[in-house]
Amino acid sequence: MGWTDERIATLKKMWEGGSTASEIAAELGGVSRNAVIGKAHRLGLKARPSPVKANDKKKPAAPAKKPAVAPAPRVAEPRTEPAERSVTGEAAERPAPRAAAPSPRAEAVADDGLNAVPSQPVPGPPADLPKIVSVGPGGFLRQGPGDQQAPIPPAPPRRLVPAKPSPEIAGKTTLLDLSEKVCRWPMGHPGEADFHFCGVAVNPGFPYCVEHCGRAYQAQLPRGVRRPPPPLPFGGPRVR
DNA sequence: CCCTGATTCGC
DNA sequence: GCGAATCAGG
Repeated sequence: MGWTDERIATLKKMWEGGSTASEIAAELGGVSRNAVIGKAHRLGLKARPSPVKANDKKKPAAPAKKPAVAPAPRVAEPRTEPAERSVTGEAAERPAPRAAAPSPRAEAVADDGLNAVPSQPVPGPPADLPKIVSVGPGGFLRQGPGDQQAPIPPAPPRRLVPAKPSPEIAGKTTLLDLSEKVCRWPMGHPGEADFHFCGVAVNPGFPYCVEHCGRAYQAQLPRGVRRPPPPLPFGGPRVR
């Protein structure tokens, strides 16, 4: 991967924008963090808050080396006393280039058209539909254990965009409209464009309106079976 | 350990 | 010119 003008421009922008070398390398792709740093220095744009630059001691001697050259075996060296540790009271005057350290990294990702949420999130095969074992209240489909599919969620979008209400549910009670005051009975099937909720005033103390309470709480007793006192709405008088 | 940038040096 | 290796601080 070579350094095209475009990539160099991205490098410059991100580097001056405060992005780290790793982030720049990831954004560019095909290059390592070291490559980015090396290129940045070669371009002349350096001088950024470095965690290693605070040191200014007299230490220009042999820091980085690895291969080839033998490390100079100092065996028969007439060692003089290691008294070079002159403890100077440095750090007295150090402006400490800890200037403002903004983090505009997240903003470095410019608008590139990839932010729009795709309207086709799941590329599931439309051919073979899952076998429906039963239909639950509101029409949601119960499936057998082996019938589950679409296990892998789509890649998360780079940035979340507020979804615009589709015309199908305009004026309807959506999931976001639910509260303790409106009926939560689902209307239609989840996933459908016009899926919404009942939305009328609830039967006080219940999550559904009176009508849907009648559907949700159906008395189904085996005939002749004596029923304990109904717990609703408040459990009834305490018996002892 | 992880991260960071700086530096060196073989290619 | 390039970048892996290495250093060194947080």
